[in-house]
Amino acid sequence: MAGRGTKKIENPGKKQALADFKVGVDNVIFSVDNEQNRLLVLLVMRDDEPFSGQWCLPGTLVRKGESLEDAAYRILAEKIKVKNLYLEQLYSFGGPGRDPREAPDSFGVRYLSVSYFAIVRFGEAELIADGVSGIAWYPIQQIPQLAFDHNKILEYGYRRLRNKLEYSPVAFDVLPEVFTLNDLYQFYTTILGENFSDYSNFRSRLLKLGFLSDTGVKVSRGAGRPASLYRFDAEAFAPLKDKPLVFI
Amino acid sequence: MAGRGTKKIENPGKKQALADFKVGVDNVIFSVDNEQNRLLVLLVMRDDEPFSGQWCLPGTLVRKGESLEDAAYRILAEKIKVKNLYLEQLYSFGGPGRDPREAPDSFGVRYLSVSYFAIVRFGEAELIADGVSGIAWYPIQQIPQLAFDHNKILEYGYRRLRNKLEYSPVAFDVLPEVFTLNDLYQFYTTILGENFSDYSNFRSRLLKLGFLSDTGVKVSRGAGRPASLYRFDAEAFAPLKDKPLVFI
DNA sequence: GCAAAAGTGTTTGATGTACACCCATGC
DNA sequence: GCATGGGTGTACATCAAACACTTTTGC
Repeated sequence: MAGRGTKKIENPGKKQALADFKVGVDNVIFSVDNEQNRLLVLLVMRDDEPFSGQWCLPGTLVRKGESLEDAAYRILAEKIKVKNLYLEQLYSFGGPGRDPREAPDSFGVRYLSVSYFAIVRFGEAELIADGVSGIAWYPIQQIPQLAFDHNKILEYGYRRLRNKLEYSPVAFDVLPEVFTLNDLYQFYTTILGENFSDYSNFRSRLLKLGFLSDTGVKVSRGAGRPASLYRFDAEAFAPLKDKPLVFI
Repeated sequence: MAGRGTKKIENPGKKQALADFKVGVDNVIFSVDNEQNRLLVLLVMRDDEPFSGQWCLPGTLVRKGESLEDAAYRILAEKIKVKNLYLEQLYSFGGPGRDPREAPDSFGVRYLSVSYFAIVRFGEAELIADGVSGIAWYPIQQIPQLAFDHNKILEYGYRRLRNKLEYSPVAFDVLPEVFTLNDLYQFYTTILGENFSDYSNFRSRLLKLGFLSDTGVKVSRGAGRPASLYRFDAEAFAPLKDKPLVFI
């Protein structure tokens, strides 16, 4: 347990020396490419040491007077233009030695990472290339080796995403205003994998919940019968907010 | 957004000044008094400023070389003697201004709290009174006004506890080695409230899952038919580990 | 015997699963 | 017409809710 007992007592009679921290915020930003049915994660290329030239999650260090969530939004705003998104805190990773900058010659400052999980609407998400560092959407199956412990953070975020999808209406924060039931189904399928549920059962379950309203507008995509466009009805959903929903 | 733009640039041409943090760990420690069927939370009395003389969650500041989780275990070990427990990270609260010590005369250091959620076996949990500060189990319905934002943290932990109970076998980390099905039922009832489920249905659901093994030993408590003592069978549970269980 | 607690079973309605099938469109 | 995707309906198994009933103990 962290070398207790063997450590020099720095404040004799009082507590042991406290660690000094910088706090970073790292975002796991997901998006669903509904053309190609791929789940994407936003990565940026580091251009400072350590890990210069390696991909990592977009992150930043928290500034004076800035809340954790503000910092999370700030990174997002620096990297992509987006109107609709869902964001929540994920987990805090703070063991000693997780950042090489913690070397003794940097005054023993520790780096703690508070990670956030976000999902953004793909269609309107516009990457901001600052001309210096790389930035790209990576399909979840093709994530390279990332800097720091970011693979672990990403793994954690991916698990949260899949859980979230099952009992919460995040999908509607991130789908277009209107969508066909098949769009919705594809969305779930690309995240949860094939055969998470039969389409027709998915359909009737969702419709029975009563917060999808048929706009009456039909849309045709190539061959086949045109599909109805639906809209998420926030008011009809409100009473279900705290109930244990199942979208499966 | 945290006064951006109006703030003095302290490193002209580079980023704005970073915040310096001390990181605290605060534990929401639950236990279930199976005699009186009460859900308890461990509180300690602060004897330093700020908030001296007020109750708060047991917490500590993270020391050099110590991981977050180590710090969480350290507080636990300082406050109670306990062998069986469940512990997991809860959430990080880190907005500016959540700690009065952040006053400008203390060099602008921020205090971030990483909260942990724990549940311990009541029978063997022995409070350690250090003779200085108060320490006590408080029934969840009688929580007083706490220091800092600890009421919020506790509220968050309480919600997590109730959710956790529904799909995860935490109960068995915290019940005695052997227990009657009624003990188990009481445990759920004191946390989730009366009528979360009919006893006989609860019974058959749990038994059908197949990881409770009847020891054959009977125990009689006053009048009535003696009850069988059961044991949690970790091996039989293993294959169900990642399945979405429902203990309700 | 009787009260009290443990444990079993049964009935009923709701829900999930796996399909089969009909409908509207492009070509 | 027919392939294609959209949409509806049905049969079956499973499961939850409510409650009646039997068993085994203390007194």
